[in-house]
Amino acid sequence: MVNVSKMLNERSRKILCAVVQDYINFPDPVGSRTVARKYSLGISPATIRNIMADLEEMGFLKQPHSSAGRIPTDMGYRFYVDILISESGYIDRELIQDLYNRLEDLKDNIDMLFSETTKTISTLSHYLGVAMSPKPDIFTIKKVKLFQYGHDAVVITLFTEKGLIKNKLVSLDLELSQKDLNRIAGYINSEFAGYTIYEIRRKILNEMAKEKMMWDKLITKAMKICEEAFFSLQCELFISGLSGVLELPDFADLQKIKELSRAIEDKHTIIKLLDKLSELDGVQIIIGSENSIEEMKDFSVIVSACKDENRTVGTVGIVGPTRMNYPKAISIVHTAARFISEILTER
Amino acid sequence: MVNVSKMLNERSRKILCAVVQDYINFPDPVGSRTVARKYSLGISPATIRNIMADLEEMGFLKQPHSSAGRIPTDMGYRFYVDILISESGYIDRELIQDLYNRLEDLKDNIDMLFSETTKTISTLSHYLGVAMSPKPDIFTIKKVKLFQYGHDAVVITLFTEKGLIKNKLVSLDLELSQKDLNRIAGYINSEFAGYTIYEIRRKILNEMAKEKMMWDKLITKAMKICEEAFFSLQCELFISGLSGVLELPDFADLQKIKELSRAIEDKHTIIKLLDKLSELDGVQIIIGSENSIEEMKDFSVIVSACKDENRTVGTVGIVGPTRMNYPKAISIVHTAARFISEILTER
DNA sequence: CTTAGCACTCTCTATGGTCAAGTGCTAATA
DNA sequence: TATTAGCACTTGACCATAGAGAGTGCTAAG
Repeated sequence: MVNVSKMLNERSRKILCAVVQDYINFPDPVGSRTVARKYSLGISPATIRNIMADLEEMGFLKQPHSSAGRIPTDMGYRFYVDILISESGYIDRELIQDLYNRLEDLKDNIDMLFSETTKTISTLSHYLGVAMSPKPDIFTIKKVKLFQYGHDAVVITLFTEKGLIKNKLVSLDLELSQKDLNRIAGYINSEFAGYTIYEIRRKILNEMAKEKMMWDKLITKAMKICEEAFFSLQCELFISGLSGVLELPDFADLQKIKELSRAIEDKHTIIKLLDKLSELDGVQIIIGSENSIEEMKDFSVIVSACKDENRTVGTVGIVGPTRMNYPKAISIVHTAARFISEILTER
Repeated sequence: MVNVSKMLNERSRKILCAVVQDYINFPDPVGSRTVARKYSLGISPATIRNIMADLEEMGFLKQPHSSAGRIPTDMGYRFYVDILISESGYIDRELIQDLYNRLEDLKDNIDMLFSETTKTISTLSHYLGVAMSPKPDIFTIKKVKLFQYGHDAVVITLFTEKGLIKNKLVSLDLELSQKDLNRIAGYINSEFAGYTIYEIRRKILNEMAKEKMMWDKLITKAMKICEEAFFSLQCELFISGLSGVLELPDFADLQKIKELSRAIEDKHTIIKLLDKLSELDGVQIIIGSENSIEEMKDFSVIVSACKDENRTVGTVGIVGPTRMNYPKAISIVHTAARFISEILTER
């Protein structure tokens, strides 16, 4: 983050923020007269015009056409947001409380924690709510159980520390008695309990490479079963609130809507984006063209990972137009992430 | 279905179908001249005009404005579709083959059968693909397993005949040893194996009412566990292809898009709709205002249940504008439903 | 009953004029 | 020197008008 005070003096900064704020509240280009009238800065429209021209030259503002007011560029929003979070007095306590009350109800229903949080976020913000359940990779295995299924398949049931349970049907090319299966399960439990799935997969690969020849058949089978079962575990992505977003004036034209719907339909790309952002701490903000995803260059994304100690146990966020109520969106994402972190840490 | 030949003579019918077909191909009102030129019926535009006026009076056609060509009403589409399916020579073998090839790849991955089918349907039809997994209710229980989880919770694992496996964590207000759990599981298996979850729930409720007092504690617990586990099983709804649909000229105006997005966001309503339609055999077609859901009165829905004998094992469908390529859409839905039926019957 | 001919209706597009908002520039001012 | 008032200028939004094009309904003739 650049030291902004070096770039702009106090007055310019105030005017820039006034323009951004006004534009966020009312989706029309902001003129010098409006700034002078609404934001008592004690200077005339003419002076403001001069400064706004400077701000435009520096790339913070732009004009839709030569006789309109100014609107912020992505860089202008960025400046505004950086100031915002450095001030940190922007949090709306009432909003947070409201959000917390709504989320409170989800505590018992961990299955639907992410899907319902997504809905809550979207209704409260009027933007798109997104959430991603954690990759099961990061969970610690408590134990596994194995059962015969039919004559050539095995069901592996994974119990994790955090109360997540997963089944996986694995087809084998040979028959194993339930007794064999119990022995295999015993072996897996003794070796792997207490490790995360991610660690286990590493271990398996290592072992396989190291002492390939020395295993007995049973262990080979155990490894195969684990590898198949663990490999297929996926995270889930939830997106909610499209119809609400379409009511915003920012989506009055068809092109924007198409872009957005293309963007959210390509879930794989979004998962990758959220994944990358989840590695960082705190609320991440990506404004318009800062986004590397082509379809999202007209939108802003606010994301926060949910952390249990330093493991990511989920991701929540908001997607909306660049003309977004950033203070509100940031507060919501921050709060929801903290809430989910708490829920998933308690147990 | 009314006997259409009573209502319209051969020539009127041909003209009506010509208008519908032409409008489906090119989204502009169809004039008498166009019909005369493209569809060699051997009559002049003037005659066609007269007949079209009659068809309008009968409610099959309408004019966007008094000097435009005609477009079909929902009733017009209905007439066309009824004729279509009575002729049944409308099926595009090549399309079906293509679809079958694409679906073929999904055979191994039953987890993603419905989600992937939805995508395939939408890319092929250019409309919205929808699919609903069966309510787990209808599956036959093979066996259940119970495990302690922590000190006051139980994991129940359901194995069904069709290879569906479900876990459910049930919190209890008392502690049970694994030995107790095994006894309970044994009881459940002996009583319920071979029944569908739906039947079991009925049985439980009956039993509870009948001989409330006579049970020992263990059985009461068994009932409680089953009831909790079985109650929460839900079907899943998949929808795909929104961004593709937005490219259609029918969605050039914002209002339609909003309606559609509201409609598909209210998953509960759609599930109810599909559920109702799944009771019927064969491909169901709902055209515009025939739909009881307010938000969907501007769209058409083509749905078919996937059946295994007479149980519904899933539902697939297409949602699109009333100006839909019905032959194509019907063929796709019909084929996809048959495919899924086959997959889920085999095992 | 069918058809040719024609007047009529309606949308669509282009055109031009006015209005309001807001700018940039210049000259006056503190 | 920095600020401000004043003013000419630009531009999009809005509206009315006019002409072209498409298609109709009606009438009269075949």
